[in-house]
Amino acid sequence: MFSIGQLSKRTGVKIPTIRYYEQMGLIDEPERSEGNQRRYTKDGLSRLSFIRHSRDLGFSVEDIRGLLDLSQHPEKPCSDAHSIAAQHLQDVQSRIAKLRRLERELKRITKCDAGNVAACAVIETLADHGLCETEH
Amino acid sequence: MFSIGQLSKRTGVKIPTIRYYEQMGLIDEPERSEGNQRRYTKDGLSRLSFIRHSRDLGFSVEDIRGLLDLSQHPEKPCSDAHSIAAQHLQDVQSRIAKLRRLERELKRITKCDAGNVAACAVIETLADHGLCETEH
DNA sequence: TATAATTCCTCTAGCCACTAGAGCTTCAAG
DNA sequence: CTTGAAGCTCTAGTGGCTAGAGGAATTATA
Repeated sequence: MFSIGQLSKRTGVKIPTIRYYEQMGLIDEPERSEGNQRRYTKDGLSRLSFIRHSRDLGFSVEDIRGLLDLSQHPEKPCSDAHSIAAQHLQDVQSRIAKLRRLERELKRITKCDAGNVAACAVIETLADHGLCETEH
Repeated sequence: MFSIGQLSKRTGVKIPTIRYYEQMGLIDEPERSEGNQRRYTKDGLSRLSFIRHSRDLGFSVEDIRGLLDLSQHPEKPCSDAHSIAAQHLQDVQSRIAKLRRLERELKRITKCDAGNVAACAVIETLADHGLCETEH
């Protein structure tokens, strides 16, 4: 049996976040001590680790809900899990693409070495979209 | 003089967002019509365009506050604007780096073509961080 | 000019995934 | 038995909007 603090240390999930996940229904309400403190089992630990790892990989809480549900039903088709992950991969890739466009534009405008704001490319570019090289 | 709707169309900023910016102090409170509706000038238009463009480039509202302030003081050193933009560029780059790590991991795990969840690499990997190739 | 359609107003609440803090209770070590 | 750490619940705040209610003003059409 682990206290919430021990669970937190073992999984790297902060205590208020654990309680938040419980509220959101991602983890079951654990048993309580006589004094009403949460007491977790190994099952609770591995479920929370799963969640932690999924969050690290950027899955949303809703996605995780689905993935957890799948993990409880080993006979279901793998394609369900696959499509959640593939969709997420697409999201990540489109975010990367967008950020790379930003990066290019920011690199360009930060090259400016004017003396004061009056001639500064940063300010000028922001004031006038027409000065941009690419769309964003 | 523009109504808020006209301003919205010309800048591409949604109406509630314009009112939100006003509340946040990014744009001045405009004059009002007799019937209490907002009436904007060309100055209001260009200030909002500046904000829109800065948001498109991913600057935070706080950054924009600083950039707007600089743009009103053309005699200030360009380096102030430069450092806001350079810091933002760094943020963007580190976000890209992080997303690329995610992308690699997600690509790897979505390659799985098992039949059911019991053998699915997606679920397996989420349950056990040890199966990951890289840190994240 | 009357009416209908559209736009605008303020205010409150919701989104995501937490995080912080107040004020209190319980637990574990010495 | 005391003390200090750790736990409890509850509320509110973060960023950057977005949605909706309920009403007033403006504009377009008949």
